[in-house]
Amino acid sequence: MFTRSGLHAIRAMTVLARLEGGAYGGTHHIASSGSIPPSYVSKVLQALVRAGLVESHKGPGGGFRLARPAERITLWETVAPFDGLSQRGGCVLGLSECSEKHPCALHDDWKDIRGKYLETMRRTTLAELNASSTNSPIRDFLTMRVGAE
Amino acid sequence: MFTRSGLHAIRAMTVLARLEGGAYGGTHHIASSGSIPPSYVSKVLQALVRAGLVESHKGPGGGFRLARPAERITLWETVAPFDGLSQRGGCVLGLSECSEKHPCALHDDWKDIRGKYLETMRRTTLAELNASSTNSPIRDFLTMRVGAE
DNA sequence: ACAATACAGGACACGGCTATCCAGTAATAT
DNA sequence: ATATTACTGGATAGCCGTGTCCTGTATTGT
Repeated sequence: MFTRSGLHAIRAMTVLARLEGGAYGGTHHIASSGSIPPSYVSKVLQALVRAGLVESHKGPGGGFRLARPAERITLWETVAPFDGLSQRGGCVLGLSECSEKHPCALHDDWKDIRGKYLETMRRTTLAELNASSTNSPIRDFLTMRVGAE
Repeated sequence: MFTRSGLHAIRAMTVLARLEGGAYGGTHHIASSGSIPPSYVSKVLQALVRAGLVESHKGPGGGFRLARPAERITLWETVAPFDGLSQRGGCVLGLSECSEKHPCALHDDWKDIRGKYLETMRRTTLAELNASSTNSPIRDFLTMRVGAE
């Protein structure tokens, strides 16, 4: 459902969410803690900076940190810069003419499915992702390669 | 949500579903009636043949026809050969360790969303897609280019 | 047999996502 | 000032999905 970059972004953001006191995390730390390809992590973070979710700082002691508290950053915002395709609305069947008054055969079913998806994405915050207990899979997720899926 | 090939497959199958008396439809007819790139339609149909949903016949008067009545072919089966990625199960976050006993933070929400999606895909048949009234968008869908989306 | 029809399938081009690598630039500490 | 640290951004390569084109092969009708 998510692109690889989207998953990388979630991992990177949860890593940053665990930093305390406005400290910056460098690309090396984010890559290893989040199991993101080291030479790709900067691309992901640059996109998150452009999206206004992350602040960057150059020089020694610099790196990246969340632009807002983890409680106020949603999953939706995190994957938005990467999942442009799957996130845009419109008819499931690609019908430009499909609307409430002119519904396609799947319109109502899809409206329901998409609504639930959006609701979950917009409700879940980075803080909630990190709140899982130490032994839960979400903890493993943070230190797992994406490849397996 | 669907890949382009998946949409092409739905279009092609609804065209075939409108043929009567076990007649074969050729690639030219399917391409123009379904607004599928003429030189790509054979690829889509070959995949549907391999999936056992469509029968092919060579020579004059040959072409393609549904292997089963349209009432017994689901949307799920139709897009399955093309949407391998989005259709596979597993954790949304790519967690191999995620399970009922070890749920990730999104496990229950995702189970709900995916369940609704699967239910719709497995319930809706080609016959239902074609059953829409003449003026409904689903009619336009059959003669519309995919590009716009 | 022969010619025409029409699917089967391989070769190839193109674009986007993923990923790698390297030069440039800003900030820190000495 | 200078060297070091570390983000910024461009160039590049591989893969996959999409799409085009061409040859081969099976079927039909004469």
